[in-house]
Amino acid sequence: MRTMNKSQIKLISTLERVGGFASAQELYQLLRRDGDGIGLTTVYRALQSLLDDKIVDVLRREDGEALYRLCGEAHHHHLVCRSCGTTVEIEGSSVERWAEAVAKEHYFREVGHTVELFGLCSKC
Amino acid sequence: MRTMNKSQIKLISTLERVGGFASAQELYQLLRRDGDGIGLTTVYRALQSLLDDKIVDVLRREDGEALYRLCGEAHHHHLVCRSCGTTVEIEGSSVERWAEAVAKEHYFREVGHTVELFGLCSKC
DNA sequence: CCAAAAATGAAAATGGTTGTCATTAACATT
DNA sequence: AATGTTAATGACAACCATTTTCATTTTTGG
Ligand SMILES: [Zn+2]
Ligand SMILES: [Zn+2]
Ligand SMILES: [Zn+2]
Ligand SMILES: [Zn+2]
Repeated sequence: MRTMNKSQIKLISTLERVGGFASAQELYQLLRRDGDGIGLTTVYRALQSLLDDKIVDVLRREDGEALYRLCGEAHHHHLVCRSCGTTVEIEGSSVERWAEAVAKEHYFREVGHTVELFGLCSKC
Repeated sequence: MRTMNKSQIKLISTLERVGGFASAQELYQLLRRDGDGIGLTTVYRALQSLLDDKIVDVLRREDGEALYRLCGEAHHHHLVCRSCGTTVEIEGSSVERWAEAVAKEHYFREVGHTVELFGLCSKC
């Protein structure tokens, strides 16, 4: 059984508090604001370990910054406003089925996917 | 009618030569290797203009680096082997329709999408 | 030809991420 | 408690793609 250190636990509960995606820098700020003396390096290291253990998921913002979230929340995707950042969670069973069909068609196994939509919300 | 400068034209023909995705740095190297004295800054600027004019498309490598390609090649996505890197180009009209429907449902405009599949190919 | 505008490239700045390394915390053994 | 061993930590520097700055050059239109 993989063991888990203090920093990783802090990161997990911060991610729970956030309830969605957050960048390493944001998580760092949140912890510091709570008086935690954690270092940025440790935040990156803990996130990497959690990634390796498949406890968190990563995706890329349009500007390339990495965003992390807890796995285990129901699988879903996002529709993000390019201008104000507003994010709508979306589910798409048709996409899930499509992805699986494509994987099978090409004899790929263990296929995951990245599906994110970016646009301008009604206010922007 | 939008005008197009020398650098933009160079970038377009380099992208044609490449025939797929390439990063700004790679395009810069290619041009320099051909004896062109173009600056990296100009490459980035030209790519940005081409993006604005929707002449090129951008997507992100898993490490966050931006990759550019000419639009006009048929829009498609990728199924990539996590282990050996083998890439299969896939098209998915059902995904395209789904994305548009989601966008409309939430009153988003100018919605683009990122759809990439990652798995293990039959050989791996 | 000439002035105004656009384009250019060198260099510096930015910002997210990773590497280095000396210090510290945790833990097991005597 | 004292010791040694190993994992974890954080300050700091390094990295690298991208952006900004700014002085200079090229293009353009009259
Ligand atoms: Zn918005
Ligand atoms: Zn999905
Ligand atoms: Zn493979
Ligand atoms: Zn598509």
